[in-house]
Amino acid sequence: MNDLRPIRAKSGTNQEGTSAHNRRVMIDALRLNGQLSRADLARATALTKQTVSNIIEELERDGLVQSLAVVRSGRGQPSTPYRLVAEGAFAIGLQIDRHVTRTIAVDLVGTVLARGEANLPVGGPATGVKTLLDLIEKTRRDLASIAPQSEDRLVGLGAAMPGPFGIEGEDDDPWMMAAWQNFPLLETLAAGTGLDVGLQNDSAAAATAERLVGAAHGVDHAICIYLGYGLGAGLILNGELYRGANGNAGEIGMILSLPRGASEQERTPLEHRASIASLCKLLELDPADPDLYARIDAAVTGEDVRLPGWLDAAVYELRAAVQALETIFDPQTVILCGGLPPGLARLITDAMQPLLPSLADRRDRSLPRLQIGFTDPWAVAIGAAAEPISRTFDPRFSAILKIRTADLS
Amino acid sequence: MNDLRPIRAKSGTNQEGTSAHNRRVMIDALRLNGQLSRADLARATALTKQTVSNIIEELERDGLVQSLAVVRSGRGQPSTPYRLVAEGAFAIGLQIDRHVTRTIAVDLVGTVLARGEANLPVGGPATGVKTLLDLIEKTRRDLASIAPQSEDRLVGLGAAMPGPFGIEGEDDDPWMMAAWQNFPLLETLAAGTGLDVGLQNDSAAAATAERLVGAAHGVDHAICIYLGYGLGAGLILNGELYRGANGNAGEIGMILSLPRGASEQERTPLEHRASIASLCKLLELDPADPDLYARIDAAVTGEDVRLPGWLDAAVYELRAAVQALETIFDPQTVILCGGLPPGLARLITDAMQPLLPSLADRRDRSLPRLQIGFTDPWAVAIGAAAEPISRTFDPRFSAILKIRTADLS
DNA sequence: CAATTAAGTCAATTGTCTTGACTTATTTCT
DNA sequence: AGAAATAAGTCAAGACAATTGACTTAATTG
Repeated sequence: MNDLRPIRAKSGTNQEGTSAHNRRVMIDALRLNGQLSRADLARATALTKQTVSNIIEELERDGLVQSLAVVRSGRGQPSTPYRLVAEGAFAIGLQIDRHVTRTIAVDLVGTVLARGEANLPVGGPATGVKTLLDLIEKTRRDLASIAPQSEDRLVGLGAAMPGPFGIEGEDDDPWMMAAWQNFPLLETLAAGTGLDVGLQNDSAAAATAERLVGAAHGVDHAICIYLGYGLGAGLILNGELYRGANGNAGEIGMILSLPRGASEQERTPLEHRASIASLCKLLELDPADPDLYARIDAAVTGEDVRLPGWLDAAVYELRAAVQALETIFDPQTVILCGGLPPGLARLITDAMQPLLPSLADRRDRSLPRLQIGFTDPWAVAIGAAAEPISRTFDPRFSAILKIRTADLS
Repeated sequence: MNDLRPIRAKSGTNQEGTSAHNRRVMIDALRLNGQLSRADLARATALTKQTVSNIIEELERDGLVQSLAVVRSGRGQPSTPYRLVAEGAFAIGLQIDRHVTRTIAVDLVGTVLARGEANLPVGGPATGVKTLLDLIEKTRRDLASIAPQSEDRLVGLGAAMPGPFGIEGEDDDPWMMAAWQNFPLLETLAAGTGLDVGLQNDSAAAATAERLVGAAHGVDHAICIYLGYGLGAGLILNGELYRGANGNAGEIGMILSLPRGASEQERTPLEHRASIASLCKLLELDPADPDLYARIDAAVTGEDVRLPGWLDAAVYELRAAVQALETIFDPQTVILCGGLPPGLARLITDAMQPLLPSLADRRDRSLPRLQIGFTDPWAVAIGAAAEPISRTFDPRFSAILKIRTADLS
């Protein structure tokens, strides 16, 4: 019956799902709290002491967790705290940018152990794939020389590149990103490396980095505005990155809006005014310039006369964007991050004050409405590397189910 | 240890969580597909035939599911399809509006079985609570007279009212909603009715209704724009309603924007231009008028000369809102619903065409970018009633956990 | 030094899904 | 018409993971 239209249903679960979830919950709790005893874990997770003991024992056997010195802290038997073992797992991240590709190797706690960088030849995937695979291979070897056990404990490869994906774009993209966006990157990388591969857009990757080791660490509802070559937002909702129906959620740079002061003009994408791309255009900088960030920084510190005009327009958009995102998502905090010099980030957030009024103006706030996150060209690559760690170890609904709803693309 | 700061951790789960999830998955599958055999369910949920048989047997014993006539459809033993039993569960919904309160009783499949309405006395909760409890009581009796088994099978009470909640608002609200918003409504209703109570804002309730029995039925990623007295959005993400950190997600009417044609004015809330409130103001209608909707409808059909001005301003905002929401969420569809006459809804969506370009313009769409949902003053009350059904029977992450992260408020 | 408190273990139990063989009922092929 | 194939569904035993309650260990308190 019902052989015409497919049956729509969610996946069921079983004891394996239960067990997998509980393992993830333990790891998450240790990541968030640094160190906890078995009794602490039992209380925090609502599992029994015995269950926690069994899982911790297993995690210790697997080399993901280790015990620390016994702690005497009051009556009763002293407790043995446990913490994550950094060398328990490793992941590689790959950032594909317009002119350059970067790799990062991280461990279970998010420490960066190796980096790699290479220029991306013009010509898109046809010529670029080899560059990527070579760079990944090199980083893998670098990692193995630092941490010999890493090859056995590599949980995956995370890729990050500018979105949006799956849009039959106009080919007016001057930097061949459209070719990459419609290229079967996941399959190619999986075949070329033998690793499980995930794919995120830049802003999602930045948010993943903030969540693992940055300002969104332990925050369940956060919006990361990523100001890079383009403009995007990484949406952390209920403790998970939200991807949307097609993996394109958060592409806020493509929101159409009117420039400041205009009234009856055509709407244009937000990122025409608020992005490094627009700044480059104004400052007549070549986005392919390897010293781009230094040059932007020079313009900031040297108080380039063209900067205030850009800043005014960008801040105008960003103030509205923060207010709108707060109103739409009711997050605990908004984080501004991106591949821009810290000085510029500070300049922007200062100029954004006072923030527009919103329902985020609550007396019971524990986090600031707007924070600065990673301001580093490597942030996306770090987020790319954090993705496999998150995918493998963070508690999520889909990790419980027998049929996993597609992981990050 | 760690007795200073509380330990942050997610809840673990156990076999009960597994079982509860699988039961929910069965019910969800039957709701979405109408009727399915045990073998169908096993395939769709990835559970074994045996497991499905056990659960179905239990659900049948509980009166939630019933078998239908055997179906011969090819080789092999004929299958016995099952479907939900409408009388398997009931819920009451309560809408608190500015001048009126409404109740709805629904069954497991969302059929409306009883309605109630009462004027809400001025004076806020102090005088209003009795009105609510009396109306709920009356609806409960009406329901019991139609479905005698309903009292034993009442799964909860859903309340809906305009948000936002928990904001120390200026008391300039002319209709006492602020008093309700800061009143301990949940506790009062729970104590007064003995039922499990949930609370949503208007737009969340409308989205819940669309999801159970409306245009968002079976859609995992949908944005419901609710055009009522105010303007809000119900966010259906990953098949669940998203609430934000404080239950105020989706209050898009409070986004600050510039009126059409303005350029250097102060930003004002969107809903000053796109809401029934703004239409009432323009048409000089009393929002408390019980015939409000008829009068608005008259203005639409009678082509009131003041209407085009409002329409132009509202459509200007809504076109931008749809484009922005699509860009932010990457949903499968956007649904316009609200307590407005269908004719007006049609007028608005027609005037919104063509929609602004966005990344929702994909060739592989299966749903229209913009649809009309419920246009009915009762939509919010229906959504309120749908909430306990959804809370009790829909598969969700939190239903698996030992410690439930707070249900709808 | 006894009482209290708390961490953690042990062994048996329970609940839930899985496994593999089996039964039943229908269509298709020879 | 009869055999083979196919599919739905059941039966009974098994596996897995969390729970239970009693117990051990080791500290502080009085």
